Amino acid sequence: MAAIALVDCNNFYCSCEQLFAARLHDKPLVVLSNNDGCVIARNDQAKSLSIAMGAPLFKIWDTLEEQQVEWLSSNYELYGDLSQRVMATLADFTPDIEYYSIDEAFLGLTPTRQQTLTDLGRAIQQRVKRHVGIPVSVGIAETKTLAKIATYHAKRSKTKTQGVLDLTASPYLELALAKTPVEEVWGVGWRYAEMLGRHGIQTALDLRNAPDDFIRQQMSVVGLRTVHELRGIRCLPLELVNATRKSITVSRSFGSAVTTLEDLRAALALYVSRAAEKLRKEDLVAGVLTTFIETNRFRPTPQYNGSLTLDIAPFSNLTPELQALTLQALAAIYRPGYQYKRTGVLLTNLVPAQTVTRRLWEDERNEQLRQVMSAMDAINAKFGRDTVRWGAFARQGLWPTKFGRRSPRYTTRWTELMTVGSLAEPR
DNA sequence: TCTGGGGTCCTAGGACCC
DNA sequence: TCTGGGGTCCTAGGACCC
Repeated sequence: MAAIALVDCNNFYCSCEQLFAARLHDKPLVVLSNNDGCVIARNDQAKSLSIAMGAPLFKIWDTLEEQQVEWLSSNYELYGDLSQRVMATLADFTPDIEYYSIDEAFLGLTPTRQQTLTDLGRAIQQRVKRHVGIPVSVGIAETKTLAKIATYHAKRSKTKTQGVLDLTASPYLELALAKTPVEEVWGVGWRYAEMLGRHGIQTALDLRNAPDDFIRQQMSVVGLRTVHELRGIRCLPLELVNATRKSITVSRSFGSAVTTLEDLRAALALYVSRAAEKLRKEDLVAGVLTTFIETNRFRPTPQYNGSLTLDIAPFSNLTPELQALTLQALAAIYRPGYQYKRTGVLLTNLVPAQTVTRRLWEDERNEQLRQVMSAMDAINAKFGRDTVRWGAFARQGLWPTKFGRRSPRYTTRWTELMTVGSLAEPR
């Protein structure tokens, strides 16, 4: 049976930024969420300054100043493009690959007479570094959950492991488990960690040795799978094919609070268009649409969360139809007098477009709409997002997402290519 | 002033059916 | 009258992930 390797890009967003900006090398760096709200990525230097993941920017200003920490807004276009390059490089090693997240993939690896698993891990690491420029860590084990733990230690003991750790048939497996706090185990979040702690379960080793019925009762079958995986019993197979997804969400927080129905309409019209684009891109239609509006839960102002779920009949991926529906929902849930912070749409009951029964009436109009949609998608693909849009809504609302310091999209926009002559960074 | 966005899975409980 | 057992489907909420 092949071993499972987890390849994990080190501090991915920060590494992407540092790849293109010489001035960021050897400096503490953080990347921020939308609206520059909070920290979503840190490099090693920033981590050693105890800047927490998720820390809101306004609370860490002093540290950033004093320690001369560089900070950047997020640049998802850049990260997405580099991620694809990393994944393409990994796919050269084996067809048994699961694209788990933007910066992680699971691989099925089989050692050969010439190459041990550790050798393979190093080869992967070196090729990704050479071809793409991103540093990765590789953890190898019998199960996904153990591979996660191997990667955790590969990253933390860099001098010993050089970023590659094979725990299959390893005398160090128990030690590794004993040195893994239980909250670091994949599938154990802070709530379970707290509960387990109360029962004296502090490490991955403790969890591995916990009785099945206790785990089943406290953590459901999901937790039991985790425990079995820690014992080396494979419960979570590699998911090689990209399963069709089950939902699509598009939501944003506003840069500043919004109160009027008009602004919410404009925002939702845009978000639902984005969601419909995603549907069409994946050749899906949706059967259910949820629309929601929220106030800011961190503020002492009056709170209101409104949401309404409506059936889409017949199933659709056409922007005009979904837009009409979400605006109808909004009208029903909108309450004046609140400071809204966030709004969005959620599409569920997704099925392949072909499986839906053809519409018996309105067929001509629908065919026309479909053609308009694909023309819009083609134009937007060529000339940039929102070149053409559906509906008469303000192009920019009063609620632009803030990107105070977004780096250039070096690899996906011709106008933002790095200039070699001067090494100037476009601003 | 200032706290992201996008996902998955499981369970309990209610509605409804025979 | 007012009661059992068994089943399905749906939804809300909780837990987790990156």
